[in-house]
Amino acid sequence: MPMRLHDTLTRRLRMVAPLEEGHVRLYTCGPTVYARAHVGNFRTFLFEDILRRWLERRFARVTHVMNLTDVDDKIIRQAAAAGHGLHAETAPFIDAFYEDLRTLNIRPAQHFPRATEYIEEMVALIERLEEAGVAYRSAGSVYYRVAGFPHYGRLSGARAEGLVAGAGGRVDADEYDKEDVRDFALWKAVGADEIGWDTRLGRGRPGWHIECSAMSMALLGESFDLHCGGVDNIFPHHENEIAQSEAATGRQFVQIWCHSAHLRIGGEKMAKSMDNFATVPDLVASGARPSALRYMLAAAAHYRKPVNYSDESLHAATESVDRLADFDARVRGYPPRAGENEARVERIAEARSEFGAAMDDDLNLPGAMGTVFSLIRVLNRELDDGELDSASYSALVGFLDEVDDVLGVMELVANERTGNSLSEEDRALLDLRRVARERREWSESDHLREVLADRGIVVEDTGEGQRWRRL
RNA sequence: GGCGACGUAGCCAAGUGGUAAGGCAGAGGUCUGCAAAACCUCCAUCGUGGGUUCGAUUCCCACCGUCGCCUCCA
Repeated sequence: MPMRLHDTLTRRLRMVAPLEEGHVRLYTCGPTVYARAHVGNFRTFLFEDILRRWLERRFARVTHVMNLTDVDDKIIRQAAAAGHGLHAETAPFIDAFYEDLRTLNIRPAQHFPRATEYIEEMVALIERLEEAGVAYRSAGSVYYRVAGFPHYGRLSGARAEGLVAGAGGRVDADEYDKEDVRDFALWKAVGADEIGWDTRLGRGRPGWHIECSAMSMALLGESFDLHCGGVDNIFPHHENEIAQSEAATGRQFVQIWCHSAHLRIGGEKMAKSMDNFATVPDLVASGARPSALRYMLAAAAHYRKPVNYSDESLHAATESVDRLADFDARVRGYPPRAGENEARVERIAEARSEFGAAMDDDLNLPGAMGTVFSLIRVLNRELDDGELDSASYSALVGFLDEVDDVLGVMELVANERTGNSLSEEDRALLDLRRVARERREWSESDHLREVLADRGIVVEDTGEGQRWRRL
C-alpha cells in the first residue's frame, strides 16, 4: 500500500517514493535556540516524529536531519548583552531541547547540525549563487536576487506584487541596500567588534535561510525526499530555501514539502511573541503527564489542522491514553488459552489493516486511533466474558506493538505509573491494605485507599488482587 | 489589501455523493462489599443561503465567522 503525504508545493497528496530505493531522506527545521522551545514548537516536532516513525515502518532506511539554528539576531543580541559568546548563550537551550525530546519520547534525528558548524558550506553555497548570477553584494553584505529565479513564490503562492504591496508595515533595517524589497540576505556584513566570521565573503554572519540549504544538502544531498516544518516556515523560509538551493544546483531541491498547523491557545497561535506559551517542563510541573501531552499534540487532531490547547483537551488525551494503556496491560496480563478464534483473529487483522491505511493516507493518526479504540471496545467485551485464545493474543500483541511504535506513549505511561518506584511508606500502606482485604475489613481497606490516593497512588481491586499506579 | 486554511454533537475530532468513526464530559443500567476498570443503552439532520445531482455533510458559488502567512516566528 503506497504511503501518501500532502505536498505544500503542489497542494495535493503525493506518493512517498524515495529517490534512493528504500531510503527516505528527511529534513526537518529544528528550533532556534534563543530560548526554551514551547509546546507549540513541539507540536511540529511531534508531527515529524510520527512521520519519521511511520516512515521507518514503511521503508528500510530513514535518514533524519534536524538542524539547530544557533545563530541569529536574537541570539547575538542576547549573547552580547550577557557578555559571553554564542556557544555559552545557546548551550543551555540546546540541552533543554534534548531534554524535552526525551520527555516526550521523540526519537532523536541521526544528525543535529548546528548552523555555526557549517559556515564554510554556507560560504561555498553563496559563492555558487554568485557564479549563477542570482546573488549580489551591497555594502559588504550579499543578497539573493529574487527576480533571477523564475519559480520564486511557487511554494507559498506569494506573487511578486503581493509581496511588494503587502509588506505589512514592517521595514527591514537593511532594505535600502537591496535592489528589490523581495531580496533577502545571504550574508550580513558585521563590524569588527560584532559577533561574526571572517570568510572569503568578508566579515559577517549568515542570513537565516542559507543554513538550511547548506546543511540539508551537505548531509542529505542536493536533492532529497522530504522537508518539513511548521506552516509559518512556508514563507519566507522554505520559499527562500528552494530559491537558493535550486538556483545553485539546477536540480529539484525537495520531493515533498510537509507543514503542520499551529498549536493554539485561547483560539490564537501559541507563540513567544504573543506571550501565551508554555514549555514542556511548565506543563509537566503543573501535572500534565508526558504521555497525555504527546497524545494531545500528535494524535488528537490531524497534523494539518490547528489544535487548541486547553485543560479539557489535555484531560481528554489523558483519558484516551489510560484507556489504551489499561487495555494493553489487560491483554498482556491475560493468560491466553491454546486455540484459535478465527473470527477474532480476522477482526484484529482488519483493524490493523485499517490502521495502516489511515496512516498511509497523509498520516491520519486520529483516524487510525479511531479504529484502535473501536477494536478495544469489542475485545474488552469479549475479555469480560471469556478467555483469549493464543492466536488472537499473538495477533493483538503484535498490533498493539505496532500502534505504539508510532504513537510512542506506552513507555511514558510505564514511567508515569510505576516509574519512581514505591517508597517504603507506600509499600507498607499497600501491604496493610492487602491484609485488611484478606480479613474483609472493608472500612480499613477503603480508608487506606484514600490515604494512598492522597499520596498520588491509585489502587484498583481486580480478581488477581489489588493493582496500583500513579496519578 | 494579497495569499491560504478552517467551521461536524456540551468539548475534542475522523470521514463519506446514498441519511455520520473514535475520545472526553453527561444520564440510566450490568458487574463489584464499596470503588475503579470493563460492558450495555441514550445523546448530531455536519456554519448560512443558493446551485449541480435521483440523492450532498461530502462537488460548485456566494455570504457569515474563526485563524494563519505577507521577511522574528514550529
